[in-house]
Amino acid sequence: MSDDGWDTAVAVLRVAAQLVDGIQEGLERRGFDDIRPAHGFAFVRISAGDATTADVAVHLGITKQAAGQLVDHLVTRGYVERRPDPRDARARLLVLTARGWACTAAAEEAAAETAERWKRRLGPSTYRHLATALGALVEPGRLRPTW
Amino acid sequence: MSDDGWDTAVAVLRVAAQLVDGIQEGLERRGFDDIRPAHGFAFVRISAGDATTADVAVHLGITKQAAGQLVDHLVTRGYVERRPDPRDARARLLVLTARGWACTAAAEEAAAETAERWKRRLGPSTYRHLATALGALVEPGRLRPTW
DNA sequence: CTCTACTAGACAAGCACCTTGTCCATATAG
DNA sequence: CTATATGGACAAGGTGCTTGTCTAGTAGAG
Repeated sequence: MSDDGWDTAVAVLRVAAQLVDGIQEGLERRGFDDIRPAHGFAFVRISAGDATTADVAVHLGITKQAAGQLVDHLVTRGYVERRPDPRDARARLLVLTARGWACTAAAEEAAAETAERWKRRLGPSTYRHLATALGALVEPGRLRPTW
Repeated sequence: MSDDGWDTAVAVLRVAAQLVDGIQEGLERRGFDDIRPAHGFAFVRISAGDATTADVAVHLGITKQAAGQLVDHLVTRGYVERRPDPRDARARLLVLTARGWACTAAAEEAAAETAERWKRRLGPSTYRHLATALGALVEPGRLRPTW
């Protein structure tokens, strides 16, 4: 195994693809067929609380106009509500609706299913090492690459 | 550390984002500023030999029309040449030009740089475990998720 | 309080990339 | 020879992002 990094790089991409596709498939299976991965990343920020559209834009690494459209979509489909921000009359606070929380939970379940597959394949010990190593590599940065 | 899989899932995505952005940045630094990740995935298939546009389409999980446009782009920019297929008068064999090979090499270098960062951060032993575990998870499937 | 600089977010136009639908030339099975 | 399948081109359309511009509201300096 002459690892110059390329094999590992390809493996990272394939594993990430497995995860994204797994979550997507799991969401569809649970009835959420109008949600894309980018929406999920937006949920992460919105569920953290105190989120404006501009915050979502930064979190996703896109322009605030694009984030506005994305949030529009989520509002239209009933996942998110816009509320006035008591501390800033320009801003609108974004909060998840019940459907939004249900979708978040479904995404976490689907992610857990994929992780469970990995654990079964690797064994608990190796899986834990993998999880730890990956955790150590996480840096503040984009969650979503420019694909 | 109560890992229900979600933290690990997020870590996988962040690490993959690091890699994709790292390759992209490394390519730009080396003068290849008209190449997107999808082009790199096409290079993988084309450099494997005996590639038609339809093969590239399957490999990327897109329609052959889209693959045709993508290949057009690469031909226009001088990365790829179309040659007649001696075994099929309809098909055109795709081959990398010198510039195409140079770009492939640059991408591998950039990926290796990112992997090197990981190795420095984790230490050689943990890194090797990570690489092995990831390698064990690779399945035949999409290299590129529906993002 | 006022002036200035900044920020949230909406509106508009445009571009990149992908899709579906259609067509032709060639290949291949019967 | 006929019927079906495939490689690839052409055309039209859609989605998601971009840049550019605007208004309304915030916030710091004086």
